[in-house]
Amino acid sequence: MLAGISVSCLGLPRGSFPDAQVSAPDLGSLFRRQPIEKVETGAAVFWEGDEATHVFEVVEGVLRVFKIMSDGRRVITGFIYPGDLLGVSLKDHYLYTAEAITPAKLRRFARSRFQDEINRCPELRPQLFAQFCDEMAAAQDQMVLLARKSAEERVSSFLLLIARRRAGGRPTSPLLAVPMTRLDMADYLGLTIETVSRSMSKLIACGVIAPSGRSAIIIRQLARLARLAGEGDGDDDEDRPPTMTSVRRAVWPH
Amino acid sequence: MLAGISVSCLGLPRGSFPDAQVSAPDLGSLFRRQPIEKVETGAAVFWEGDEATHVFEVVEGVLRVFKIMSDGRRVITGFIYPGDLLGVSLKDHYLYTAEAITPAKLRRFARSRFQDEINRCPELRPQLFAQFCDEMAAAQDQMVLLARKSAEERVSSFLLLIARRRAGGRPTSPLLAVPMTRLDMADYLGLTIETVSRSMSKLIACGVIAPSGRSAIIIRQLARLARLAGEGDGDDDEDRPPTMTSVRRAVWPH
DNA sequence: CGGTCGGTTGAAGCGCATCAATCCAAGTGG
DNA sequence: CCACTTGGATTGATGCGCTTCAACCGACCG
Repeated sequence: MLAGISVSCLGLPRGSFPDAQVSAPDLGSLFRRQPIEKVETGAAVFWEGDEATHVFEVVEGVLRVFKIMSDGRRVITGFIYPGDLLGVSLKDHYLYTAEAITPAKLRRFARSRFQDEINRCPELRPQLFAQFCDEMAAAQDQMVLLARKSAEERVSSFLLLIARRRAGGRPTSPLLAVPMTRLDMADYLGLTIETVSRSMSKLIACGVIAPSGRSAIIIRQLARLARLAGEGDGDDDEDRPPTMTSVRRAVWPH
Repeated sequence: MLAGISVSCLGLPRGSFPDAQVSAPDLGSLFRRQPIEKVETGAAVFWEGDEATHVFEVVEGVLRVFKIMSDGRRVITGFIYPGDLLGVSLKDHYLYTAEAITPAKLRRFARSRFQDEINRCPELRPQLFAQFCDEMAAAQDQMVLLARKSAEERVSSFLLLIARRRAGGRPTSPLLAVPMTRLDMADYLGLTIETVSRSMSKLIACGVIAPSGRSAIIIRQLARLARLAGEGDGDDDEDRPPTMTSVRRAVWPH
């Protein structure tokens, strides 16, 4: 049994609090002096079972993180966006494989040095804790999705998730990049590509979304999408900033 | 959107490392001076959305931790055993409801005090991190189960999980207490009670397990159960201590 | 231009959900 | 003590949602 943990936050960009003083040391700044490494589409950053030697920060691009059962069944446990950390763990082997689904740029940090920094700087720890908690909350939402949601609810939930994760999460343009293939979506949602495709077609047919080029969509009816996603008691109120009620507050009150 | 995180370890009893010096402060010892509170079967310790005021340590009994969708669908995200922590989070509201499924005993600790202790004692932090990582690893295994395993694989995986979690995880008696109802199992495994029941009947029929009283079973063929659970490349070798290859080592090498 | 890859769409089948009847053990009250 | 109730579990019959299998399409590329 192998080990390794990613700390991918839910999409709230670190280092950009409304009240951030520029020089406050944050997790991102740890990496700032590291050289940027490029990873091309489809290439792996590390494999499940590899010795966990480094922690990574994603600077650009999107990665998938997945586990594979012995008979080949694949489960994508998450997608990693710019600003997220990858490979943070106390275990000595990575728990999963990480592959780029777009050309990506990363910074690398030796695990031991990363841990030293965390131990040295008390103000970094709350941020790390916060990311763990966000990641755990996301994992639990995913369990709800996988255990009880229908195919259409899953696809709707997924579109909402990546829409809200879009850097900054602000309610800008309804144009949404969807860099992952149907197979990626299927393996993330516990479905087949055909079912994902059919669900997308249905969402398009009823006007909730519209295709825009090969790997982007336009969300035409956000509130309706949220209702289709199984987010109950959603009084229909178009374009309320997506759950800005719980923006990420104090972060472990120190 | 609500928040709250449990840190339930995978069943490795804290405070009992092979090389533990008795007085080393560990997470469990924090609670040792707190009075024990009893919770009767079915009673909740806290509800999803409650203000997260306390952290709990389970001393005795088993709890379920779950989320409910707006239309009533329930998903149990985990079961909490003695030695596990409950309610650890940086968020200010609990992410889920916690209910006793057997008579239980808990110790309570104010969240702010808990955080103070964590910040004060550097040797507690690695333990907390380790629990987060174990919890995250368990969540990922659960995602694999929910996304890709068949009903029979799910039930087999579940039995293996609680068998391995049994305090100490040592390969003692094959008698396994199953304190949860079929409904609990179903809501944990993303199935219905009927399907759980049928899968159990099938496991009994083919001799892998045997019923023992109303809420316990005997595991007759552990290796075969593991194979049925979808744990690939399992060469059949009865009663190897269950995955003792990765027992939980150094815990954040400091 | 054929070849490949990702996506869409249709038809058929299967695994699990649903509906329903029955059973069993453990109360509970007359 | 025994009828009656109640909650959990089992088992069967039926139906549906998703998978599976298969054909086809469009974009991209050597």
